[in-house]
Amino acid sequence: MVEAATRLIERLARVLQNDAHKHGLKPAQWEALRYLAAANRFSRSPGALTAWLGVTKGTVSQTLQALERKGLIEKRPAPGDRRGVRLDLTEAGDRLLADDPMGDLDAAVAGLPREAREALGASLEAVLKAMLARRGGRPFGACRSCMHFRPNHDRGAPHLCNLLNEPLSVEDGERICVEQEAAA
Amino acid sequence: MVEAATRLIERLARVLQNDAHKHGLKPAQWEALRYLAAANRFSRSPGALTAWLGVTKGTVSQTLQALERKGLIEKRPAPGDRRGVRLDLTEAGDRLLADDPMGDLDAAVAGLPREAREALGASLEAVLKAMLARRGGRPFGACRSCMHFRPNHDRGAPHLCNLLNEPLSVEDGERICVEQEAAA
DNA sequence: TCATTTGGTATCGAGTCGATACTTTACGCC
DNA sequence: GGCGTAAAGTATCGACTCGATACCAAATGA
Repeated sequence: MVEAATRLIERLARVLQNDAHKHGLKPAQWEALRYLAAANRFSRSPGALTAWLGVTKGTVSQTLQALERKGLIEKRPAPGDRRGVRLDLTEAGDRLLADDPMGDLDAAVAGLPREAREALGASLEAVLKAMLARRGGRPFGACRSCMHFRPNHDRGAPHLCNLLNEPLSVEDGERICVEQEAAA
Repeated sequence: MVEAATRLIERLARVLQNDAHKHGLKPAQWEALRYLAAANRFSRSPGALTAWLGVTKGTVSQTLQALERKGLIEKRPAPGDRRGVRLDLTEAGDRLLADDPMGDLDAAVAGLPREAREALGASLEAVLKAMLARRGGRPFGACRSCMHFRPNHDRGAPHLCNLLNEPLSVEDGERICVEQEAAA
């Protein structure tokens, strides 16, 4: 037999994918847009997006071309590596995200009582971690919760990334990072 | 700000979709296969699958053609309606389902403590119900929990469907039904 | 009986996705 | 410095999804 929760997750995933056709975008395009809005500057690259989505880089390249054609993102050379590309949302991309179809899910989740919401988060985190471990995917947590994060570093910038040796703003600390490695 | 659980569901959905490329099938094909394995005989039609997946009937028609080409399902005329098609898994389809990539999710869910698992199910059910209500999707519950379900009817068959006036086996009662309408 | 609804299929265009091949740049090691 | 290899992206192919539209045949019903 199959766990009831398993079936529910499966069905919910399908419903979500159906909703993700708003405004003429595809599910994968919405996911890319959301990622770019939430990732820090070291992680707004095709490569990082590839790892986040878990698809091949060829696929990501095409999705990014589609988003660029629609004027929702911009590509520019990455500072410090002439092979790389730095991705940024345009104004239009930012505006479109206000109508993210995922907002409906968020509203539904917000409708749960507080303890249920917290328990849901904890259980989902455990399940996701197990799934990622099984396949060797990166966790992609917030910069702030990373072992390379040095808070209150106080040398011109609030914080510091000890891996890349880069200054971090307070806002940076909240963003998603490809390099994130859970603190001990 | 966005609920933590919302981000987790979003990510989990993506991971699941990535896993669903096993054995050369596509995510949609696995979903169709699973549905056909779990649906009762009144619900194993292209139309019911269309409602379940929430896509257009043209899309479903193509997915079913792909599954038929691969020898995983069979189409036969529906009894009682010469327009309709009755879908059934073949032996090969049944065997393939034993290696359902969704099994990994189920294992992860099964790894949770019992209360967490139950709380997870309850919360997800509430969220899913809210999402379906917003868009007018069918609930698709188990036959047994339907307002048309008449248990222990004892006229040659264990139970009865009062809507279609059809006898139901014990096993039928556990299966998914398109017509399901939650009991009062 | 005849219009309408219902169950499915056919076809088109845009996009996803894995696979493979390719280009350019970076990097490690003598 | 030079060379081989790794890494970041792009290009292209084929199978498939998906919405949209058009279509056909059987059921329904006024």
